[in-house]
Amino acid sequence: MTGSTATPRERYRLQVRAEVKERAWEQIAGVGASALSLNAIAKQMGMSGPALYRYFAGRDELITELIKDAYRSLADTFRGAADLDLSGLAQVLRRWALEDPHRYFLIYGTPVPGYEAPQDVTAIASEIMSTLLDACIAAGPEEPPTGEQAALDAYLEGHRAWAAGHPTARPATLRRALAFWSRLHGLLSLELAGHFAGMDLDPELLFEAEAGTLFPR
Amino acid sequence: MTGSTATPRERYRLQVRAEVKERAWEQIAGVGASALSLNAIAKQMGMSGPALYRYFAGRDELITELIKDAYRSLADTFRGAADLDLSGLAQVLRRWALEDPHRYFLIYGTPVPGYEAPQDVTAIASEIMSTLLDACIAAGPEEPPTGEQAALDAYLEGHRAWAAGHPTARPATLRRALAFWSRLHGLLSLELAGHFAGMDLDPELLFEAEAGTLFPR
DNA sequence: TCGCCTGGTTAGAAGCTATCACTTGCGGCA
DNA sequence: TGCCGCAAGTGATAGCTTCTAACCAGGCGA
Repeated sequence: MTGSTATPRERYRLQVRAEVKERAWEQIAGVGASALSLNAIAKQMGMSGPALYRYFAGRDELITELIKDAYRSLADTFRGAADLDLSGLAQVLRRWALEDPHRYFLIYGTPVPGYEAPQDVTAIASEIMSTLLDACIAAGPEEPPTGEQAALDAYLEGHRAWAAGHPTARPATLRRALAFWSRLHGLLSLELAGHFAGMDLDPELLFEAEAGTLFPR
Repeated sequence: MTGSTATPRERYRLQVRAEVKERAWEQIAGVGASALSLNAIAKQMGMSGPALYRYFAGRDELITELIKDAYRSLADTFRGAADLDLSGLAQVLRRWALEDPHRYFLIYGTPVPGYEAPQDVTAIASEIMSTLLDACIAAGPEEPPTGEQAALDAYLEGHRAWAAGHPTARPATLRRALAFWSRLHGLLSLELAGHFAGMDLDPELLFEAEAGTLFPR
């Protein structure tokens, strides 16, 4: 099954890297990404501090890797739900977010100071957007644009590089994808950060209602 | 003008606390809140490390204070724009966010691990929501709810404790306020985190178009 | 079999938060 | 006015962090 064209050394190396990331995810789930400690991971794996620097250049590279994995996970989850409609995709998105809030915030939360998204990540991000666009195209006719929406549609006609994989999509479809993305992100972000907690509001109902505005029923 | 019922000692104390927070904001603007350093602030103020512990119990208390100030700033900004309509309020919100993105993320970004919002903060948050509700009431008639929105309205009829200051507001008005909040937060959060950066999209146009869906023109 | 290279170790530098013990000097009171 | 107490600032220290440097052992290929 495994290609195993690699030397035993390389296979071991990959395995250790994977275990480090696994422990990192556990720790992130517990204390959050900002308090992630290489030392603690090393100790947990039964080796001492600086050994990890054989596998990761430093904390930043590890976090960058985790961010990439998080994007990869979301992209795969979306791909796996590509046969669902927009409503289903929305539910899949929310479930994925609730499954591990810290993972969500790693992508969509406060940007980390020095971090700059590498090429890999932007590629995966556009893959996610591509899946979303597929669903938006399949979702049927959009309602006629009103006011500023028409202006935005005209603008999107000329700024659609981010949807390069869907050259025939109507501007209203692009607009719907952007609305899906930004509106649901707004709700999820508020929910996961606990801003609905003290308000006695059911986030799921808000989410359902908001998702309902995005596609014809 | 100043009450100055306080002793000189207390006035000095307050002044130092204020300067510490000022330096903290400068540092946050530079390196972000997670990398904020008490030591660096102390050195910048010409005194040495542990002196700051006379004024703040620790890093957490300082950050809590900064979060409260950020909320206070947003609430005041909103109060000062209470005579504007929803469209104006949206623009004020965006300007406030762009003015200091780190301040925005301190409120709406990734929650800090151990932090639990004190009573003060929830009070200020509901003051912000109150101003928003005023504007929503003044914004005129809502469009008829569709599908899940009607269900949400029915739910909101029974869960309106968060809008206790506006007992006569229609559920559709509450729903509009929630949409204003969550949708604009979604866009702002994505913009400030740089997710539109590589997409060649003008965040302002997206924001205008999204705001335009929130109130009759 | 020999040698290199990988992966582990300990030691240490620089930085952080936070506590403790100590001194100094301002402020309020007699 | 003079004196005393308490607040404020100091250095030392513990314990944590990331990360570098130097060193050692063992497996893998020539």
